Amino acid sequence: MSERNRLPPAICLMGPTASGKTAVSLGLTLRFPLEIVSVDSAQVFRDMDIGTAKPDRATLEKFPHHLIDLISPEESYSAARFRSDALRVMAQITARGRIPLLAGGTMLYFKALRDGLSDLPQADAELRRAIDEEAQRRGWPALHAELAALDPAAAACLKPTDAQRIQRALEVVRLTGAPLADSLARRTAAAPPYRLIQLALQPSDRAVLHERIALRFDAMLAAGLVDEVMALRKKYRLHAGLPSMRCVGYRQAWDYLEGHCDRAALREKGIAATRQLAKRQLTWLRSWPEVTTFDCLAPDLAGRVASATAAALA
RNA sequence: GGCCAGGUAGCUCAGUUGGUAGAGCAGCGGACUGAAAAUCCGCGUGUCGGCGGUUCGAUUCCGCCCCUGGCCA
Repeated sequence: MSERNRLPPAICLMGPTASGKTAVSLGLTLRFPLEIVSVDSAQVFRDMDIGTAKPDRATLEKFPHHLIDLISPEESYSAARFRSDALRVMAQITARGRIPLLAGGTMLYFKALRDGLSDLPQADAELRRAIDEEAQRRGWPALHAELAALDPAAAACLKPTDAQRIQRALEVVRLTGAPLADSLARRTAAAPPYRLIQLALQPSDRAVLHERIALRFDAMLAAGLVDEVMALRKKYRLHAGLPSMRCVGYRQAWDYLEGHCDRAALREKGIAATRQLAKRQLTWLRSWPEVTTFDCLAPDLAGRVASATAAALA
């Protein structure tokens, strides 16, 4: 038996939004000794339930989920924090003699868990505010030029329009006083101490997934997505630039509440944004090896995934 | 049945004083290391309703037909 196979198992269930991950996860927990760990950058926010398609109270009571409702919508989370949170929770689950089921659609988080991250300084809110102000005055291309002077190699990899990455690169270079590549070269222990069983749900026909997405967004609107955002604005100190309010659905509901668009546009833009999200998620999955893929449109999806899981755990 | 307004990309439409066409939205491809449901880059996908006529050349002008909407019978 190889080294790898002596490691405790952990299941990754990956898939785009509206592919049926939740239903499959719940089905699996009925047949195997699993605990669900959410891999979702939006479900970490408290009080954001409808638009993030969080399971309802009753379901969460019957099937406890780890790593949801972690932070306030005023705060921000990160891939690095996910990695450390996930590893901690997975260790606890394994210690209880159970198996972690990591389920979700945030592909960067799966990647961070599986491949590790480099040893980079964490986000510095103060410094980011200063950089944002500078960008406001001089424009991002000017900051890109400044980065080119400090760290030509890093700047060469970035478009002058990529605000977020220019900011991050400048942040790292200013904090460490060294080129970004130096920091990227220092990698934390990559492979987690688990035997990862990677399962992916992908649609054989994307048009059908798109149809599902439209139906689900309408259901969210009917369930009170706009009211949820109104309540969030009342309870927290929010603005349109926060990660929570840039989430799909919330961003569009915010614009609607600000009077920037009407109800029909809210629906149309919300559906379009969700489709674009699904597309980006699928792009990641397509490029990953060692993933067992299931057609999420096939009949008896839960049963098929369960059989594959049983075989992998045997 | 008569009159009027239309028929151009998946949708809404622009345009060509005659030289085979372009915007928005939708769609597709790609990049990606502490905001990733984020951020950014790239790509028009078309018998210009049909058949004739005029013309070197018609999506454009003319005739007939078909379809849609409105008004009148």
